Amino acid sequence: MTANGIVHRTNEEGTSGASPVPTGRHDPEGRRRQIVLAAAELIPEVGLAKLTHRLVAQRAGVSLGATTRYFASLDELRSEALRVMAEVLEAELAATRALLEDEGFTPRSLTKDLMAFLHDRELVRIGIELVFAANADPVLRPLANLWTEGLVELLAPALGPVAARGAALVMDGAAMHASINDEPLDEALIEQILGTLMRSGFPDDPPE
Amino acid sequence: MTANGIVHRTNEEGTSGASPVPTGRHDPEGRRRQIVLAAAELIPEVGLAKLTHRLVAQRAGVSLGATTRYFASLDELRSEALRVMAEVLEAELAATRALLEDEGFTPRSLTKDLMAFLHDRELVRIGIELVFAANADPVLRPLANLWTEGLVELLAPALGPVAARGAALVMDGAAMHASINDEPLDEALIEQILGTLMRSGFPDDPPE
DNA sequence: ATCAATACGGTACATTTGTACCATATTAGG
DNA sequence: CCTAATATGGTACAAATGTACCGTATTGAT
Repeated sequence: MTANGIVHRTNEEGTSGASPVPTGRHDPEGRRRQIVLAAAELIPEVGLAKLTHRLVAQRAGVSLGATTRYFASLDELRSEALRVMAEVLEAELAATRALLEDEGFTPRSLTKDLMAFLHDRELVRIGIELVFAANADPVLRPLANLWTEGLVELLAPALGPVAARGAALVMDGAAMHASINDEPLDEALIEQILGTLMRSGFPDDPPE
Repeated sequence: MTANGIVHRTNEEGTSGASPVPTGRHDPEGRRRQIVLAAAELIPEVGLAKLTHRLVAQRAGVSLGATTRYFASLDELRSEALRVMAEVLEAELAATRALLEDEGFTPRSLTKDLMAFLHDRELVRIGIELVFAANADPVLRPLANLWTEGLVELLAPALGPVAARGAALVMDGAAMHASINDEPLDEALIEQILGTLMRSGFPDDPPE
């Protein structure tokens, strides 16, 4: 579910449409964004370690110089790309919220949503690469924490803080597993685990 | 608990004692191992991306040439270092097994052991870096899976497959969290979560 | 239409890094 | 004690990469 993939733009002169700059040339803002999007698309593919100016330039369809003028350093370009990636996860989180509010906070609905997430290689890689980045640079920790903490906040009102954290941890673990295995964990298995956590009545868990 | 830290050797001429080669020179086997250990010590510190021949040579107290002669490529050196790191985790797993068999498979004992793990920055980093490596190179996937799968195998006989997998996922998630936060999650919280999973009687879970 | 301002593309350079090499030091055997 | 074999350490080189620069093309204003 949820059409993702950062952006999916053509390689030639992306900004088409009714923008103030028609041809695509001389559009600093759009060009900068174009480069960031290329980087955000590339990181889940090749990993943070192999992200270079030249690779980004090639993917974005711009010259090497363009990738250096708009960003003080490669670190800055990386950071902005990671921010875009985090936004993708936040959008996914919003979709999850909508689905749960529609279908209810049941093990079935949560599992179904998680499985869709786990089957999307790019989304899983986005989450993992964010954790990598946060390990290499503590400044990026908030970005990496967005997904998990957002999940806890989403689930806590319905499940209570303990079950919410437990479910979030399980989902994180399942994502990590999916990132280093060809197939995600079995759906029925995950549903049983999440079901156990969600149905538990913790002493300090608010009933609703 | 468990004195870890890869090896903790001095920088000057590590191999002391009653080995066949007293001074430390002309000892290819020991020298090779010395280099691998330095790399295994370095990876959790600086991350896989910043591991270079020169950095390893400096830490091991050997020349640059030594790091290239004993390993066909940097990849090979990295792989062997990762294998050592995986062995450290396996040793930790064995310690966990011993503790659980002694104290029983209770939420309390499992949580206590997990908290000790989470408070050990190096151990946590080892686990995370192994996952990084497996993401970059599928050949290394088995190494990264050792910890989680070993945990499942350890817990399954006592808890059944579902609870075992659930607990392992929670522990993985907690490790990921610890790697990008100053403090691990609250101990009481984790114990409640693990307790819920461990006390659940799943329909298909063997009673013992 | 002309021109100043600015974005652009390609090149160049310094640094880092993986890898190969060679002279020297050290060891073991005769 | 002498010598051949081998380990060692420092150097050298090629490729990759981050970054700076410069001439050119494009744009909007006059």
